[in-house]
Amino acid sequence: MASDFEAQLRAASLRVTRPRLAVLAALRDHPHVDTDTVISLVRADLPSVSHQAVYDVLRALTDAGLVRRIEPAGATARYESRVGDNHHHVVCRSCGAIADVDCAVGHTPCLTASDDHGFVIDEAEVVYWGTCPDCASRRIAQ
Amino acid sequence: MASDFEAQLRAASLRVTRPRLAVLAALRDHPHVDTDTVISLVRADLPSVSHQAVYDVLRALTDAGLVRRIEPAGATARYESRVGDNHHHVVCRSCGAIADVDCAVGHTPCLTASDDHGFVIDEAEVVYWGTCPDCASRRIAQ
DNA sequence: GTACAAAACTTGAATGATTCCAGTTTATGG
DNA sequence: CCATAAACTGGAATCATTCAAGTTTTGTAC
Repeated sequence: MASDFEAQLRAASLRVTRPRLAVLAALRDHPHVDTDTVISLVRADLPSVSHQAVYDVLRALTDAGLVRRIEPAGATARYESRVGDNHHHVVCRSCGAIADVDCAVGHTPCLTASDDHGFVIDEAEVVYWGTCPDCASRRIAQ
Repeated sequence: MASDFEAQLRAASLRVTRPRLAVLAALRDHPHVDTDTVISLVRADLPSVSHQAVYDVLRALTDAGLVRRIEPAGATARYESRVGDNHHHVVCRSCGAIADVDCAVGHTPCLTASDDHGFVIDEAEVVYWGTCPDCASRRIAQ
């Protein structure tokens, strides 16, 4: 487990530090968390980690491709450790909950735009907006 | 022109004010602009408009469905007056330029997620990420 | 094993888009 | 034309994120 994270970091030629291992563990256990939650989770193990360290770690891991940053409109940045499989997200408009959605049409299908305006496209990001089961039933019950 | 905007506002039961007409005109002439640019454009006509007025107007127009707010990850909010046709956007990673992309597969096609996790989905937003022609050629020329 | 240089981390201040608030002006229905 | 609710002004506050300077730690080379 922990050594797995160590291997991941070394493979990306990143130094192995306790804050980085703690962030990776936090993201494994809690998908789609925002920076503030990551800070809290990390501090459960390492109480004296600075917020700046977490910001630095998240940036380093994102740049290295070990985690993915997602940023639904109107929300703060969130992170997940599921990477490299071009999956998408459903976001609840009322509570902000996020769930993963596999690409329906196959592998990187959406990469085909009807008219790319000369842009060289390297990624298609899909966000499905709606209401999560919890919020939907809460609305009916009221 | 101007009276067209007036009709739009009245149809949405919004009061017709100069700041609102100016914002609508700015968005007609400049698609995909951020709030700060809207403020500058509006002040070209009405020098004494407060930034808060523009924020309020953009919110009112967005809520009324007269303009659409887009917020690519890592960028500030942008607005466009092309609404109601479920189109998408290509965003340049290096300069932030945005272009419109019609939905390739027909009308609201993307609304079908492979597994919706019980969410009631009402919109699928697609962002194509890449490099715009200008930035691409600049990179080659260097 | 020790030492060194680069990379990470700590602390604390700064930034910038956006929102909040109290008071004033303006648009619209009667 | 009047009254009232909606809009707007000016200015302060918020909050995620970044910047900056100094200290600690990691990995490596001797």
